[in-house]
Parts: sequence; structure tokens; C-alpha cells
Amino acid sequence: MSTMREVAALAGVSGKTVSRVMRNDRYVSEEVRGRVERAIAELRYVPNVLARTFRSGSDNAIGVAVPDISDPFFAAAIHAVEAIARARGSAVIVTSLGDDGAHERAGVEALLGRQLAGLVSTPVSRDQSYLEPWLSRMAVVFIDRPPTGIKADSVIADDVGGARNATAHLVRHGHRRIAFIGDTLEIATVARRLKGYQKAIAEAGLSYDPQLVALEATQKNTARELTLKLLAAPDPPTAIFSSTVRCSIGVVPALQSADRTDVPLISFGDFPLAMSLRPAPTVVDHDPGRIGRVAATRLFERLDHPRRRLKRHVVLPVDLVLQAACCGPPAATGTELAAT
Amino acid sequence: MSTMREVAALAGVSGKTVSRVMRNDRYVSEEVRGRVERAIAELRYVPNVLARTFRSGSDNAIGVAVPDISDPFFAAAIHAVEAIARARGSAVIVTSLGDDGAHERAGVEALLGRQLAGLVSTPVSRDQSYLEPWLSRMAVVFIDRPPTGIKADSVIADDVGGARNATAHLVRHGHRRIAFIGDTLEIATVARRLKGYQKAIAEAGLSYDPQLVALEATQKNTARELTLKLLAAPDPPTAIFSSTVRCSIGVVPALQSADRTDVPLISFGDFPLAMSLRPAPTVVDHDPGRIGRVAATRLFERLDHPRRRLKRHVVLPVDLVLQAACCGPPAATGTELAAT
DNA sequence: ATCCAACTTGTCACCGGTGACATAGGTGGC
DNA sequence: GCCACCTATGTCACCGGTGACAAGTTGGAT
Repeated sequence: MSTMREVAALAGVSGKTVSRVMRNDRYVSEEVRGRVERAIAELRYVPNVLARTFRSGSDNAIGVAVPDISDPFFAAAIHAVEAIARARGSAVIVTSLGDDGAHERAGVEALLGRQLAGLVSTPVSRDQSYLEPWLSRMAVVFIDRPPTGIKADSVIADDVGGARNATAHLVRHGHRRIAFIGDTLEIATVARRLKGYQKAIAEAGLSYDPQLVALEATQKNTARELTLKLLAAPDPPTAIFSSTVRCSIGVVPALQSADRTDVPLISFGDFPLAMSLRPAPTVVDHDPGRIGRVAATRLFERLDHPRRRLKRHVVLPVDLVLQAACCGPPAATGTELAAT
Repeated sequence: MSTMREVAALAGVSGKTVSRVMRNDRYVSEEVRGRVERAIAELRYVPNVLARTFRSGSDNAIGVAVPDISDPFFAAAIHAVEAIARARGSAVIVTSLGDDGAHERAGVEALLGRQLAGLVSTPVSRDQSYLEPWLSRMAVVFIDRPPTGIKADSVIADDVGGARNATAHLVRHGHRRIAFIGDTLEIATVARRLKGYQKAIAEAGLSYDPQLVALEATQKNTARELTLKLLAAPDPPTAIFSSTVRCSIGVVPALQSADRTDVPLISFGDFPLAMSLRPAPTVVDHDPGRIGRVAATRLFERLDHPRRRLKRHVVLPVDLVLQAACCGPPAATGTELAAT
């Protein structure tokens, strides 16, 4: 509303002095400070952040670009980033990019045009090289998926290892036919989790059966249908590895409606009340809050110490959270069960 | 990176002409447009949004301020707002305010200082009158809770009606002692839901027992403990009404660990896989996506037609999503069950 | 040939806060 | 008494894109 010069006029000082009061400059007499503060209160002056950051050339806000804010994983990650940013007085500007990569560049550049100090982003397209010219002006940290075509920090979960452990866990419990359900290989995390799954299968000396891999479960209902289809196949799986929470949310009701709760489920990604389901799925917990915290910490570290040398890629370990149903004595061998 | 004047120099035109090309002005010859576009591509010019919006006085971005981004309810609402904003080419700047009201003003003013075109906010403090001077410059729509001390649009769910219906539903099934679990009455929605609960109790001719009302369940564990305490009381409830999802997430495991899954639960607020729990809680579905959509639509309507007269307060109806467990024959009367 | 209208491009001030620098009173040391 | 130095305040240009306005060009109608 009112500008700094209006405040200055009311307080009988120059604009610069108001600026000094706002920035808590040492060189302001108590008397003047009082007058200015009264004028600020009276006019309800709120500084124009745009003007300030425009002058100084860079906004101290940071941008966050993720596929979908309402995905609990990203929501939690953003929350963590925001908490750290707030502690530093940085605003956070969030944007959803969608999942198909088409809007990534436009969405991210809309953020960049605001002269942000930093960016936390999840790559959704196959090429982030368009960020190259920005790297000299700002810090960029990728989360959840590694970037392509550009050198920048990334903080991701150990998708391969997590999926491998999860699958191996099922193998240890006697399962020989384990299904893999995933959104789409376009999403790098899903591709990496499939790799981990394949690794475990190979390590167990099992043969890899593509029939057991169901992809393109990008919507809740698709995951549900794919699950039912898998179960109805001639040689059905005896356990399911769901590569994302989004899939798991479709798989669980499918197992229930098919009355096949005997088929254990491992979900890559924890979700609220997972442990209250009966049977409770085992989950691979890749703590989104932690990913967000690590990413934000790294971002500010880059901003504070532009030349410090740091390992670019951080891979956070994931926990396999076992559930009672999964931890009992190894299940009857898969093939037997499948025969029923 | 590069500025408009640099592009202009490279293309051999004036800055203004570059501006015209950027804004798709009619009055640019094809030949010049080509030259400028080539220069833009070569320099990878991305306009400085700050400069533009600073000059024009108002950013076409809108701000969203909610208690907690990672709360699925708000995450979904933001997602809806963002989708509508993106369709209009507006950026969305999100900020979490926390739940205690102390940072509301500072958090919101940090947004406002960016000269936003509009604001979607959830009141967390008891007074929003500080927004008064901004109303002439921007549109404000409150969601989830009505504002205090200021006249502005609001989009909220029918908390009273929803809670009343939910409670009445339990009464119809024979329950006489129904517990109410809530975060805190500081949160307006919780207070309104308690009101609805009390209404239903009164309408059923039951006496209101404060012992059955457990508040301050602001953390998951508190809700859990309060549930256990309620169940262990001398005259325990036979059904529970949980006023928020955050509470429900504590109540469900509490009921399970106390082996009292015979006690039906109604949760105000749906959550993923609620229907996959056994027993499945009945939920009051106050569609956050819808609230977000309605709020965003209203916001842009205000921006487009500042003088159009609209009803200020929108109260969206809520659905009671019944679950099998709740829909069977009315339960044995509460008192009998309680005696066991 | 003349004139008006539409088109094409350019000039310049301006948005509001702040950095660089100037100015002016005051204090203390020698 | 003079200079050095700190304190307190002011002046002014500048960040980069754009609105207001000017000026030059073209083409068709009169």
C-alpha cells in the first residue's frame, strides 16, 4: 500500500533512513527510530519485497518444483524444505510440474524468472540441460530422481537397494513368483526399483518372468485392475512388490476384494496407517522429510559457501519396516500356494 | 542471466521491441521478430519477472497460506488451487503458517510484500483484521475456517452439519455414549464440529457428558493415549467421533492395540485406504479438492470482476461415507456393550 | 498530389528500495 | 586548536521491463 517515501514524509526523514530502520541499521538515533516506527505502524507500511529483491538482483526465496504437491511423499518433502527455509527467512515458491515432463521447462523457468536464490526440483522430463545457464546464478538440488544432462546436486533414496532388499525379503520367505507393480518406467525411481527387483530375482537364482511385471499403473484404478489381472493369471504371483505408494493404494483394496489377503505386499513408500491394515504390508520407508531436509540443507550450504567442494550425489539409505504378517515363519512355498 | 537490453543489442533493435516480441505485440514486423527470437534463443534469455511485476505494481501470482502443507487435506486443496492458477498462468506461492497463530501475520505479510494479486489463506490466529488495508489491492479467499475481524470471502465445509449427521448416525445405531476426540478448540473447525456433535447429542435427548470429550490431541500420540484413556474409563464410550484425520490416525491404532475394534469410529475427513481398514471407519468426506477449486475460482472471479456482488461465505456440504461395519443392523445398545 | 490511418520502431521516465557516496555534528587525542 | 574518526542523516543513481508518447514509414483513399 504505502511506500517507504510516504513513511519518510510522515516521519519527517528521508527514505533512506526508513530503509535503515527497516534493516536495523546501527546508525539511527533512538529518537528518529521511534518516529519512523510510529509512522510505519500508522501507515501499516509493509515493504515491497519486489522492489528490494529487484534492486539487489536476487530474491532470497527458493523455488520447489515437484510432480504433484498433493502426493504425500512430495508434500512431506516440501514441508521439510519449507521448515528449513523459514528458519533462514527464505520464502518458498512451490510449483507442480505434472508427471509427463512436457511442462517441466516452462514451469521451472517461470520460477527462475523470479531470480530465486535456489531451486529444489524433481526431474520429470528426460533432460535438465536447460538449467545449465542458471547454475552460475543459483544453487540447484534435485530430489527423488537424479538429473540428466546437467551436473548438479541430487538427494535420492536408495531405490535399487531398497527394492532389492524388499524382494529378497520375500524370497527368503519362500516366495518364488513375486509380482512387480509400477507406475511407468518413465519415472526414474520406478525404473531403479525395477532394477533392484530384478537384481534380487537374479541373485536368488530365480528366472525373471516379464509376466509378473505390471506397469503403467499411473492411476489408482489401473493399479487395482492390474493386481486383479495378475492374480487371475494362470501362474499367479504369491507376493507383490508395489513400487510406489500410489500403486499400493490400488493394490491393497484389490487384494481385499479378491479375498487374497494371503498374498503379502511390500510397498516402496510408507503411508499413514499402513501398519493398521490387516494384513499390514511391509513398507520400504524412504523418509521424505529426511530427503527434504538434506536437500534444503545442501542448498543453503551451496548458497553460503559457493566454492566448498561437496559430494554431488547423496543416496539416502532406506529402511525395510517389517510387519508381523511378514515376519512369521516363512510362508509355504509360492508355487504351492499358487496352485490353490 | 542476460537482460532484455542485451538481447536488443544482439538483434540490433531497441529494448522496447524485444519487449514487444515477448508480449506478442501486433506491431512487430516478421523480419524483426525473427531476429529478436533468434537472439533470445541464442542468449537463452528468460525475462526477469521481478522487474516486470515491479513496474506494473502487482504480481500475477497468488499466495496460499495454510497451517501445514504436508497435511493431506491442505495438500489436496493447494493442488486444486494450483491447477486452476496454472491454467491462468498465475504462479502460486505457498507458505505454512503452523497451527498456533503466532506466525500468521508475519507469514502472510511476507507473502503480501510480494504484491500478489490474490491470497488463499486458512486463518490460524484469532484475528485477520491486519489484512484490512490489503483488501483494496488484492482478492482474499479464506478456506477451511471463517476469518475474524475482516470481511472477505470464505469457503468452508459444513462442519456443524457434518458432525451432527455423523453423531446422529451413531445414535441411530444404538450408541448412547459417543466420544468426541479433537485437536484443540483453538482450531475453528474443531470447535464447529464439537458444536455439531453437541447438537446431535441434544437432539437425541442424550445428556452431554464432558468426560466423553477429549481435546488437545494435537499430536498423533496424544490422540492415541486419549483414546486408550477413554476406553479405560469407568463408563467408557461405545463409539468414537474423531474430529480430524490427524486424530483418526491416532485413534485407529489405539482401538487395535486395545483390541476394541468393536467400537465404531467416524472420522471427520477421509483419508487414503480408510475403506481398507478392518473395521473400516465411516468418514465425513469434506472434499479438499473441491474446497480448493471453489476458492480459486472465486478468487479469480474477484480479480476479473472486482465489482460483481457475490455471496461472501460458501459452505460446502459434506458426505457421510458409510462403511459396511456401520451399516449393518443397529449395534447392541451402547450401555450393554459398555458393561462388558 | 495530399492527407489520414494504420503500422513499425524508438525514447525516456518510472516503479520503490538500496548501495555508493557525500555531508555534517560530535568526541577525543595530541 | 586541529585533525582523525565515529555517528547520524541525506542525495542520487540504479536494478530491468514497460507505459506514455513521439516519430518515421507505408499505403490507400480523396
